[in-house]
Amino acid sequence: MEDSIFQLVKQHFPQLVEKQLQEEIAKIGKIYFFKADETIMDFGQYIKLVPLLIKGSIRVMRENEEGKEILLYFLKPGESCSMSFSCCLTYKQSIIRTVAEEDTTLIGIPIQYMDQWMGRFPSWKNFVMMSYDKRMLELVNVVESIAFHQMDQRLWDYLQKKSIATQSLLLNTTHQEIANDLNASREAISRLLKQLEKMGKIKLKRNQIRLSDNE
DNA sequence: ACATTAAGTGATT
DNA sequence: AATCACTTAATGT
Repeated sequence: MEDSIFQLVKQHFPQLVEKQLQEEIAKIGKIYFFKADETIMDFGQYIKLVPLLIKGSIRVMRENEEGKEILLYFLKPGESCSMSFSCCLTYKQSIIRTVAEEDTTLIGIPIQYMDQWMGRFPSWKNFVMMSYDKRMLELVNVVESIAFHQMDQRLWDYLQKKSIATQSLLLNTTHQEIANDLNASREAISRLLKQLEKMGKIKLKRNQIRLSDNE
């Protein structure tokens, strides 16, 4: 078990170079499996683990006062959750919900190790900083997208992101789900999807959207 | 065959 | 672009 975690870390997180760090992750970390659509972390929960994603993908979302959710971004293998870093520094409750997009595997590290590892392992510190940086950029893009882009662009972005996150050109989803993620109405999504289909960018079936392989 | 759920349409604001 | 009020199509029992 320890051995396999050790291998997984080397494989998916090659930037964590210190041998000792790899060993500690293998010793301390535990592997967790989540089924598709399983909630990993919900609003208000206290974060006790930092996840290192090995397989699958995770959707990170935010809920507003009326209970409407909006998708912020996807997490993919080789990534971690920046929100968990900040939450564990301050011991705050989670302000986001994370749900497994598909069957997902991750290594969970108890948060009490974050601090000491930051000091002891430069590559860990770097990893955390890089994660922050990446997510910050991502979120700026999300804000821009919501503030300035029209729905058709947001929808196209969404399809691309989802395709990348799931490593597949075939998306199993409904128009309603997409509408929820983008905080739009189902009818609007249906209409825009059909435009995209007319342009030859996608192919629609019930519960399925197939992206064309060309750009 | 029937019921349920996803998707399409047109009108209204 | 949202909402409503349908209609039509696909699928499960």
